[in-house]
Amino acid sequence: MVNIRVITPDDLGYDVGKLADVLSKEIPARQLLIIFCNCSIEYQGRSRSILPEGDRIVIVKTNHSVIIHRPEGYSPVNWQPESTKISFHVEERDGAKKLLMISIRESPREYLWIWMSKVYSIVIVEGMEDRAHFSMYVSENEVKDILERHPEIIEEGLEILSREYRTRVGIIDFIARDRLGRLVAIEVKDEKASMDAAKQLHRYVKQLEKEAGNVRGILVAPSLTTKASEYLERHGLEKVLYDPQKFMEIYLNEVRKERDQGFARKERKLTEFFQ
Amino acid sequence: MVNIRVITPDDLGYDVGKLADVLSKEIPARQLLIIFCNCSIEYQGRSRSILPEGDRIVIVKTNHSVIIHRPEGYSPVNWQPESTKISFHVEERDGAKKLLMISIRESPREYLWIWMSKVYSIVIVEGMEDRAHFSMYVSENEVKDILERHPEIIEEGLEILSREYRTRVGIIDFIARDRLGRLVAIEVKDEKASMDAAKQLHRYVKQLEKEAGNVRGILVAPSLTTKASEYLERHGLEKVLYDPQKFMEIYLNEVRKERDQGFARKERKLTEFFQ
DNA sequence: TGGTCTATCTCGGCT
DNA sequence: AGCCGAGGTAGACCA
Ligand SMILES: [Mg+2]
Ligand SMILES: [Mg+2]
Repeated sequence: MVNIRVITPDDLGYDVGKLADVLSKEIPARQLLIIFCNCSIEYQGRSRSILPEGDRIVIVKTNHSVIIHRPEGYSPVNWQPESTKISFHVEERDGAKKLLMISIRESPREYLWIWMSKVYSIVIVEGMEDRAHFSMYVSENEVKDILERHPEIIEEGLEILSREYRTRVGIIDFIARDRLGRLVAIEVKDEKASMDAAKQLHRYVKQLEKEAGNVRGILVAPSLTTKASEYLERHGLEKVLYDPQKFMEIYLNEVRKERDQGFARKERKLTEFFQ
Repeated sequence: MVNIRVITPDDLGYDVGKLADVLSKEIPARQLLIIFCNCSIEYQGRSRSILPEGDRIVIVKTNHSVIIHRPEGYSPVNWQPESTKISFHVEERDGAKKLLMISIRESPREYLWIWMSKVYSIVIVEGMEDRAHFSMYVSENEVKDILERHPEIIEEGLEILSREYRTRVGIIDFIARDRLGRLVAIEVKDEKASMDAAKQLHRYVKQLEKEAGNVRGILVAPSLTTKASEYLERHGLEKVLYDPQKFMEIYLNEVRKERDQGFARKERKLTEFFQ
């Protein structure tokens, strides 16, 4: 569960050393860190930049990338895409004790120095969980909605018998029958299909063949890795490629429109191929 | 002064409607907003993306740009560079009341929908101030440090008499004497010089000429706008261009190194040209 | 690791 | 509002 801790400098008696200690402890824990502060910044690496004092927000993400935002603008004013080393120090500068955060990145070797003259607040976010799959243009479910309405995209004369059919070896995206009456297992992906997808399809085909003679297998995806493509060929499996951008248009202009208008999804019954 | 307010849902009795109200109020105030939440996101515009539920951080900056971060990775998963319209709503979705944030951008027309199923915390940052000037490669002060050591970069035989000389019309970056004994006013910029810079230099020259006969004026900058260049020409003023990247190298390899080694800056006395 | 190409690139400058 | 070029582009893909 997400737990958010807010630390203000008066919690620590405005002691810069204590602040550095608290922050240093969070670094190995790989928690997300947000520091609201007044700071000056210097960056040096592929280029160099200098930014005198101002109010900023420093974000340290769990992979130790660093993002510094000024109040205005969309882009961060300074950043570090993935720094291996982050450290906090107390340093005298311009006659005042400052909290110095250093972020060093290898390859290319780049340095980021943040001298904080005032720390307004620190937010530590623990336990964030985000395993969701990000889809561009269309999600796998949306692709399935399209294919259910337009099985001819996969192959002329194809009839969908079942969607998301549960078996002991996993959920088969579609079971269909081709125009020659043969059973077809279909695995759908919303991104480049890897070996995993090809093996998954193979598993489904073998499972169905236990009960229903010869079964075809089709992998539907925007593209395939070379290995996946070779695997399919080797095992007599097939592939159908689609253009995600075109699918997006079909989804927005047709499938979603109809669903929003209360169009009932045609329920298809699974003809019992296996008792 | 920076004031940070932290609101947790139990402050509002977990009332989604109240949350929407509180957030809606902050939008016209153009304050920086950070929402820690579990949400699903859809984006549609130049492209389209779909992201199911997960823990994320939604940042609304003062210019109403929107940045959404997952715990991992450097780049935001979804964003809106500068949205004109941000609104909060309560919407039923998947059988639950959700806080829906919509961000709409014109030109190109783009939409961002954030359905928040849980709001862990909201941080409102008021009164951030950041007027600092961001410099690439070298700051104006660093350029001055270099020129003070190497006046020959501007012109052979030039002798610096004064740095940051205060007058009634402003601070003159350098006053120098050329090899023919003429007085020179020098204005330094760390970025493309505009009309403002050209007029500034002209003002200084006219001011000095009140007391010391004919005075030259030189604008030192990486580049100039066409208008600035024409203005200089029209008023008999001069320009010297420099390569910021080369200046950066000089600064790092020489000027800063010497300063860090406790090299005392040579104090130059201003020969009294004007009583 | 290095080179090349893409991107909801963003951003600034100019027409 | 569109077009063009630069960027600490970052990130993905490929050799
Ligand atoms: Mg699938
Ligand atoms: Mg100046």
